[in-house]
Amino acid sequence: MASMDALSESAEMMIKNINELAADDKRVRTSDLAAKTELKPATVTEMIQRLGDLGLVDYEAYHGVHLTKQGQHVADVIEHRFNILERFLTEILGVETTEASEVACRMEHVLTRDVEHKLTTFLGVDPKKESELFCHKININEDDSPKYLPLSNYSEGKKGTVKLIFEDEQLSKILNEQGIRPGNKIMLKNNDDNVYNVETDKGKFSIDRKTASKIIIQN
Amino acid sequence: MASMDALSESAEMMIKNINELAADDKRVRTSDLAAKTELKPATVTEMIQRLGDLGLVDYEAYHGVHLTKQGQHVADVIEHRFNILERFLTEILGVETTEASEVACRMEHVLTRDVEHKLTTFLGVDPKKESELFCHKININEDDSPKYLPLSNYSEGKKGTVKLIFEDEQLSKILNEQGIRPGNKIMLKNNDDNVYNVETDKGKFSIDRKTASKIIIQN
DNA sequence: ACCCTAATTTAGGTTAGCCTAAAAAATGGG
DNA sequence: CCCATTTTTTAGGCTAACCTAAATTAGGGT
Repeated sequence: MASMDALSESAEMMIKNINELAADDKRVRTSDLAAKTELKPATVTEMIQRLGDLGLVDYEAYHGVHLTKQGQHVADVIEHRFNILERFLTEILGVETTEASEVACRMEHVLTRDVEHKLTTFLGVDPKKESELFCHKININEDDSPKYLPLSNYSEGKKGTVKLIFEDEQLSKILNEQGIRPGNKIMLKNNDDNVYNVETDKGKFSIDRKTASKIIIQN
Repeated sequence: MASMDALSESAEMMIKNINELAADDKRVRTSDLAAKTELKPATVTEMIQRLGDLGLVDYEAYHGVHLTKQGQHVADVIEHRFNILERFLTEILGVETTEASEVACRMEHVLTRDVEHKLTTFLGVDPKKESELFCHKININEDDSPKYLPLSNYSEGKKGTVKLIFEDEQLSKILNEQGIRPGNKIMLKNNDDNVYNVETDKGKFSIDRKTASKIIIQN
C-alpha cells in the first residue's frame, strides 16, 4: 500500500500493461507482455520477478503473472491518472489524441494524489460516463479539423453534431423535443431556399432559415 | 538543437541547476552544483562531462561549466515549462505551492512542445508579467478552493466571469458573437445531463458538455 | 616561491533496466 | 506418450546514474 511512490516508471508501466492484458482473471503471459511493452521477453521476466518480490504480482515461473490486490490498486490508480490526464489534454487543451496519449502516459507516473484529485474535480468527472467519453473521443478523431458552422450554412447531405443553440428557452425546448439538442447528431438532408430539412435520431424536420442560423453544428 | 528530446531527466535537471546558479556569465563550480542538486561532487563531474560531450555546456576541468547557446536554450525551455506547470497547478487547480513545485519539477521533463504551447495559451501568459502573476498566486492561496472552473463543472444558478476560451478559433469566434468572451458575465441557469443552459447579456443559449468544458469561468 | 588545504577529478563499485544467446520447461500434434 | 517447437528463464554484458575512496590540481597565506 505504501510502496506506490517508490515505484519506477518502468515498474508502473509493467503493472499497467499486466492489468490491460488481464482478461477475466487469467494469468498474463510473458510473451504477451513483451509484445505489448516492446521489451524483450528476458527483460519482462526480470521485471515481473522484481514485482513479485515487491508483492505486487503473483509470479510463478513459466506460468505468467496475476496482479495481487496491492498491484491491482496500483494499476487502478495509474489508469485513473492516465484517463484524467488524457481527458485534460484533449478536451481542455485540445491536444491531438495520439500526442495526448503519449504525454499522459509519461505524466501519469509523476502525479501526486492531491493533484490527481484536484484535476479530477476540475474536469467534473462523472466516473460512470468514462466509456461514453471514450467513444466520443474516437469519433472526434475522424474529423481532423473540427469546423463549426450554423446549420443555415451547411451543405446538403452533411452530418454533424449540434454544439450550441442560441435564442430563447421556448425555442430550445421545442427543438429539444425533436432531438435537436447540444451533443446530438444531426444531418442536413437538403435545403430548398428558406427551408432546411434535417434528420436526427428522433426523426425528420423542416426548419426555417432564421432558426437554422441559430443552430451551430460541428462536423 | 535536435538533442532536446534525447535528454534524461537527470541531465535536464543538471542544466536547469547550472542555469540557476549562473550569475552574470560566471562559470559555475562543481561544488555549488553538488550542493544544489544534493548529488556528490564526483557525480556532478561525471554528468557535466557528459553534457560537455553533448555540446550543451562548455566544461573545462577544474574550472567549472558554462552553458553553451544550445544548453541555454534547453534551460530556457525547461524553465518555461516549469513556470507554466507551476502556475497551472497553483492557479487553476489550487494545489499548494510546495507540492506544485515538486510536481511541476517532475512534469517539466515530459511535456512536448505542443502541450507546452497549448498550456501557455490556456493560461493566457504574458511572459513579462510573471511577477504580477506571482502576487496573484498568493491571493489565490487564501481561499483554497480553485477559483477557475470550466463551465461544465459549474453548479446551477452560479454566476461568474468568462476567463478564457481556448484552442479553437472558430468556436471562440462564434461564442464571441454571442457575448461569451473573456471578461463578460455569464450564468449557468441549469444543466440537464449533456446540455448546459446559460445566460449572458446577449441572451440565452444552450451548449453541449464538451464545448462547456472549454469555457473557463472565474467566480 | 612553496606548501597546505580545499576543490575537483579519477578509479572503481552498485543497481535498475535494458540487451543477446543459450539453456530449460511447457505444450500440443502425431 | 514422446519429441519438436515455442515459450520462458538464466547467464552474462552494457550504460546511465548514483556512490566512496584515492589521486590530483588550484590557490591562498607566509
